[in-house]
Amino acid sequence: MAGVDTTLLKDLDRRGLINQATGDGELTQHLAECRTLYCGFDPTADSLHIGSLVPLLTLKRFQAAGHKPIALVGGATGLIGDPSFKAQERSLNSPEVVTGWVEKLKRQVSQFIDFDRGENSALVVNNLDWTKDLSVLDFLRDVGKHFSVNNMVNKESVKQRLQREGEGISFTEFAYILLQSMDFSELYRRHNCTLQIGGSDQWGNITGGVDLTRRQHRGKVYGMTLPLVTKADGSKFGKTESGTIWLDASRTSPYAFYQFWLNTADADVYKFLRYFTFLSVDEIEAIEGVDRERAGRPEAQSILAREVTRLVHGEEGLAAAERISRALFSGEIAELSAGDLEQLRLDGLPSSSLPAGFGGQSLINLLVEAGMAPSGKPVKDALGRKAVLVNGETVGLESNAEPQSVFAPARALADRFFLVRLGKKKYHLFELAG
RNA sequence: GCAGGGGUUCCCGAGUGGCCAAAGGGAUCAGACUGUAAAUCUGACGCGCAAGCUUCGGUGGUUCGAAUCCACCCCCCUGCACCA
Repeated sequence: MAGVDTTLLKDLDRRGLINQATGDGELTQHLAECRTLYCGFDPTADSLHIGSLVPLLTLKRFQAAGHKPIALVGGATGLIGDPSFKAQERSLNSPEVVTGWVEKLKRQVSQFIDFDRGENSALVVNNLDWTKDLSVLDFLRDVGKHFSVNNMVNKESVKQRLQREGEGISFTEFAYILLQSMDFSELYRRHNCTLQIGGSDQWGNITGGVDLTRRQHRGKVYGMTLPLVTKADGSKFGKTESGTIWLDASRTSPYAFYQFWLNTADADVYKFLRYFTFLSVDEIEAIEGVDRERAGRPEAQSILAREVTRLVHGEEGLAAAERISRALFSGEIAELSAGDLEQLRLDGLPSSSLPAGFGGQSLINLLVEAGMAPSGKPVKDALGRKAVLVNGETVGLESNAEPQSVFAPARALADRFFLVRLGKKKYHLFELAG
């Protein structure tokens, strides 16, 4: 077997990836040999978003260091809803829907870990397997008995819900921690899994599992949490104007994904390189040093975008994202060939065809319908400020009523394409029908 | 069930009869400046190109006029009671 890399924890620490850990430093020693660890992902949608990337990549880091990772998809916990640090009770999703999401997440999660690695091959499990046939009475007697409500009430993760005026918590969500704790205990029993990792909001759930495993099996297991990803300006990580950044290419195109990382603030980018890439800390520090010497634009963002896009969408996804970015932001729009434009569309640049009778609609309307803006107001504003470009030429508010002349075949690229830019970064490719 | 508090535009949160499409802050979008940054400044921010139209938990009412008053209903929170 391959040896275990004993410097793993040290590296994680240098990356700032260790938020909290149980066991007073015993973990280093524990990880001196090949161990099994797990991290859970609850199906709250049909795809994970980049918030899950840190734990996912950390599983990968453990595997690379010689440990055996288990990705748990929460078919059971997803039916309940984790209350941890949530301000409001969540509405329940139907079992059919959750089942569908579980399947998708299993596949998605599998991209990141290696299933053919001998002793430390990865595993994907579903906690519904050991909960679906469990009777309430068995659950209450075997699991519930080990939990003190007094203790649970004091958890920071539910305090808000317990104390805050205007919100409450149902028994269902309150009991969530029992299910997750059971997972750890069960994985210990089945696979000798001795470490659980998760986001910092999972600390309460993880220690719950550590305690339960000890009480049920007298097993000594460990927990570790990863930091919550924060941005220096205080805004929420992982959101843009167009919403969440998903890992699924059909929800967030590789191009949009790449652009997201490219737009990382200077104040965050080196931290993100540590969190989200497999570049060594030394390499990252070197990049930081070079950027500091340089006047103007740093290199770090493009390295980050390239590395993370490759991890999530592969070489092809990265190539597509870079191709589009280069074409759009180089300013050489007029030089794009029909083939280039066709490629951009295949690469995931938002596009649509102009309906036959588009002349009857206002330009504002056409752009809104294409999804470039949620309503006409911002488009009108942009038109008024000369912030709308069609094939590189400014279009003003006076053209609003004459979409035919704006989208006249004579002005099309390659006879049928119109590349519309709204503001600095939003692009849409229109194609004349027929 | 009883008592008290509350449900306002994406979020927080003002507004208790006309001056309200509704203060203020946040988020977001656009412009200037830049590096497809940050900070700052400017504009927008229910829908509509516009005239205008539709909103303040729901339904009905009072009124020339209601987010604001009344009635009933729904939902949330807190306490008490019931279950014991």
